[in-house]
Amino acid sequence: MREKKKSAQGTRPVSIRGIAGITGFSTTTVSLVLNGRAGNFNISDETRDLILAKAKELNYQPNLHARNLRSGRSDVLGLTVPTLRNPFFGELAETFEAQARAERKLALIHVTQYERAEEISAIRYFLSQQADCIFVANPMALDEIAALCEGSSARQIFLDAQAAGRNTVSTDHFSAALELTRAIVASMARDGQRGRIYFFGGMADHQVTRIRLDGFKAALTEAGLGFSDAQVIWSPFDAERSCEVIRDHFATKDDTAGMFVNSIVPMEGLIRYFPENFDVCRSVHYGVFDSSPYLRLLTSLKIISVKQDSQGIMEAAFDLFRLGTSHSEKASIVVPHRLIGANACDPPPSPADAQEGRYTS
Amino acid sequence: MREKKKSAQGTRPVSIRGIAGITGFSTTTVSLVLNGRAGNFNISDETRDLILAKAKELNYQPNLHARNLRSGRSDVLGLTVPTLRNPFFGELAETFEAQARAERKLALIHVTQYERAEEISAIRYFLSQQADCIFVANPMALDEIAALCEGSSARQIFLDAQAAGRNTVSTDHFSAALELTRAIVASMARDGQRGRIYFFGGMADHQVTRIRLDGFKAALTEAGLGFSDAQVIWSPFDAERSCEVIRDHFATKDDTAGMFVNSIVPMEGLIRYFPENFDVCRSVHYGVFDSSPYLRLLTSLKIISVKQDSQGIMEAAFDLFRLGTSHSEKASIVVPHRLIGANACDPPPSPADAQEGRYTS
DNA sequence: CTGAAAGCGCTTACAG
DNA sequence: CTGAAAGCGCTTACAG
Repeated sequence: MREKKKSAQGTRPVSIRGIAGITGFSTTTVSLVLNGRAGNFNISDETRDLILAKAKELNYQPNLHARNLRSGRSDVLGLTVPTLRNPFFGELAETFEAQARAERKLALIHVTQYERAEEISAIRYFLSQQADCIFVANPMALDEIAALCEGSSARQIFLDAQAAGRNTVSTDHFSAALELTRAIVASMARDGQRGRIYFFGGMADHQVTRIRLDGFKAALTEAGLGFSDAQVIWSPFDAERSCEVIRDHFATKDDTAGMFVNSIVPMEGLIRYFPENFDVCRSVHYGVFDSSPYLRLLTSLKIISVKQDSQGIMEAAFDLFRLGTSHSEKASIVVPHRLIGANACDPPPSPADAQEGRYTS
Repeated sequence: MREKKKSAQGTRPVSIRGIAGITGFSTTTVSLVLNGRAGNFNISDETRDLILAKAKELNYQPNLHARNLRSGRSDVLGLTVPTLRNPFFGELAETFEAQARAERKLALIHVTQYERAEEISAIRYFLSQQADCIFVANPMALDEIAALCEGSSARQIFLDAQAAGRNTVSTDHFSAALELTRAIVASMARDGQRGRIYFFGGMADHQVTRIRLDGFKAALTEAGLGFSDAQVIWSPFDAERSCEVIRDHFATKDDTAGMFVNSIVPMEGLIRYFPENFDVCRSVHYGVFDSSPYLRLLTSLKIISVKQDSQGIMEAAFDLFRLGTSHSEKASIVVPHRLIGANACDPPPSPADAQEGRYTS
């Protein structure tokens, strides 16, 4: 057995060849052993243990670049999220990470700040990494992404998005928005409240915002309330900006009786605004499309919220991924949401809920 | 110019060799052009444009595994965070991502759930990826990590941690805890309140918890209040568990006048508990080591909180990283925190604050 | 101005 | 039971 000098600080870490040199075996044998495939090749236990011991001693870490280059696979899964400062996406990212780890895959997470350009460049990154599968949460540039992935072997799964002919896993945004708006209307009716219901937050080119807006309109129409474009208060997903936008709104309109708040971000804008105009704000009936534990602390306000099951969505996406390679038709998975009444403790889901009918295809 | 068949769906994506074959140039020329180094090598504009056009047409993406294998570098930066369901770490991760992108590096984020084993395996991953630098936020296994990185060229920067002889970027946990405790004491004094101050949340083997506990003790001693171990209510960082722990606490102790809440997570446990015992809970003076916008909504409670500057911490860490390769002595950067009084709007930092004296070394 | 060739660390038929 | 060798896609001296 030839002994090589131990690599000094800053040198390249020990490789399979290095271990082969030190132990006197071939790189083949070392590779087989290190991949736990010694048994399949009748390599003696003695050889195996010797190699394993040396690898451990030298703190061997396989070079994934080499491995992936050789194998053409990468074990990389990519996720884009618009932001991480938000419980929905935070949970989504955490679940992604946990699921990827369970699959022994490497999780890459990119934050896009709701920017199309960032989203595209994240996808390019993932493709460069030969990602097995790309998960896109709340996509801005859905069709462009699909086009980019053409010709590569990377699969795509869109989360929190609905689009025909694509793999999607999502809350049913239309139904949820419909139910939420109905609940606002009902809440106003109980109070005998009259006035307009506004839709607050989001951009016109934001995929799910459009769907939610459709649900909103449908509920208004159903209730005989009518709808005009003036009821939509656009605002980028940024608490600061949302606060300014809503300040403008209340400065110029005095007919606000209900408000469909399109995500927790504009809600945070509202929360910043509340102290400036509390009496008016507290008279409004809110429906928030998104939820957060702290909403229940707002005991002086009438709030209904939609709780999307971010964990369920990501888990369903991984089911789709695992199923994946075999059949190629596209699936649209809908994950149930929950409506949470303000100031009420939201009941924990029953075990039955969690087991059966978690989602439908 | 020989024409090759276009690769069919599912084939490996086009490579430099592919483009070389199609255009008739050598792989050298193609590589040089694609890396924007054509100018340095007097490659004709005509050649360059032709290659560029073809690459674009074929949607060429460089295979990063091959590039990194060859160059021995990886342009990968790794970050471990204990969780992402928390504004502090969410912001930290977002800033990490943005900074990494600005450096044209690939950001890898691993969530460790406050588990030592997860932390270690994340570090191994990063080493396998030949990461340029490993950022560890709120480390559990600080020394083990340092040992693992021995002999590799990966640098390490610990965030939200304090340890001699290591690169650290952190709030001054001792001082912040001291100030927070003083503020609790002062708040109690203003109310003429008597009784014990408890320290709630965290595990004994959690690095910064120990430091904060030292600050807590120092403030109590300074105020002549004394300290015993019975004043520490340990609890893992989990809202559910924290809620149970605090329920136990209030069931057995009736001398709680103040409470040092060690992170927003136990605070969430408390929030869940409040409705069960509101009268007692509202009499307590809280100091939360961590902050969240919604704390100001708890208008019926006395809360002071410490706002750590997660963005500033990450930016300082990147300053350290950029400085990095040249000099090898370790730096301990302290990033200022702010104390936020409950129910008061925290003032936006003045532009001056943001410019000068952002952190000290 | 451009090309032939070596080699990064790994895996995997293939050959004994 | 084990080894020699090819090749993944890229970059980079080196040679014209």
